[in-house]
Amino acid sequence: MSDQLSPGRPPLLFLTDEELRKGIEAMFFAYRGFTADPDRILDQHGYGRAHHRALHFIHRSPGTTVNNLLSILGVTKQSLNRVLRTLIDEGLVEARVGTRDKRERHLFLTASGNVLEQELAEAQRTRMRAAYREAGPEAVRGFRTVLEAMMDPEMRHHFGLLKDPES
Amino acid sequence: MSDQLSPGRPPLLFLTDEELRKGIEAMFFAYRGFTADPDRILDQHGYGRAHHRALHFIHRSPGTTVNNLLSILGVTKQSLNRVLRTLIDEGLVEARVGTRDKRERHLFLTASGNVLEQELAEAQRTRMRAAYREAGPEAVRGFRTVLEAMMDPEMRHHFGLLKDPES
DNA sequence: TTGGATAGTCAACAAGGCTGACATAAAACG
DNA sequence: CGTTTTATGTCAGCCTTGTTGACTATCCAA
Repeated sequence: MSDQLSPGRPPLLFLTDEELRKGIEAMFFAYRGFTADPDRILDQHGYGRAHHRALHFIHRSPGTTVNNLLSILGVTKQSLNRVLRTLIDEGLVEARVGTRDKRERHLFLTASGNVLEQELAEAQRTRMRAAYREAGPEAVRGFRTVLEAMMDPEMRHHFGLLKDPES
Repeated sequence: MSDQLSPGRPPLLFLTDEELRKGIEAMFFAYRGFTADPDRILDQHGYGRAHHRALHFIHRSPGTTVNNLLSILGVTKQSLNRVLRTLIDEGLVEARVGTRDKRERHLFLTASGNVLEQELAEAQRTRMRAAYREAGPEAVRGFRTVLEAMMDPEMRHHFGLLKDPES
């Protein structure tokens, strides 16, 4: 469909449809590995991936608002609310009414929320660490570079640059 | 939890928890981008990601059996069957009863199945191509190296080495 | 030839997406 | 001050795609 061989210029063999197909499948299989370990832990606790995502980003940005989380996760408020509700009801997350703007809820992990988040994060880090170590620092730089180029621009904005808690 | 600074040896700064966290979030955001374009197309046709995966791997290995597809996709046969059923009923996939073993169904894309598969694949390749081009060949090598190291060993086996059709 | 393994199908349930409608409270604005 | 907008929550209902369990058809080996 779109292989290109530009005469005179470098052949760009890494852009052939076949190479792209391998990249696509690599993403698919790797993502499965990436989520496999947390999935097992979540299952034991009766949670799902959606809970993991919420715990992760609340841990990363304590005090973040529901709206902020929504735009990071890219789901509807109804969908997030269901997950957040169980996490709050079961005491893993605390939602404090904003002091400046009382419409907002600022989200924090409780002690037990932190325990689970750490368990999940450490499982995921362990796999990532093994992969990084095996691949080496140069490959890791390339990995990050390609991933960032693959994000939607809006997500690239969220990446590494999150809104902070209540001032 | 596990940052390491080994005195005398290189500092391994790419293995700090903070670097690992960035890698984890990069995977999350990039995977969203990776699936965004096909998702839009699938939506127009009334299909989901599961249909895309089936079309992709049947395209890649024409004549593959349901069982083979099962082990690649890592879902239950009941889950795959539902998706396969709609694709067969709507004429995108053909299932031929095996000649040697009549229990087996060998799967092929029909003409219209091929059309949709190509549309999906081209959309995904376009994003991947842009990311590859932006990142450059060396980064792409690193990307692939880390992804392969992140897969479960069994998936690494499926990757680049698929079973063939009915001999 | 029969019993166990293998391939696939059907039914029913659960998680977690989605839309739409609606409620409330607070902020912002004219 | 009154109106509008914003932030959040909730109810109801739908869809996709995962799951388990039960079942049928076929093959193969004892």
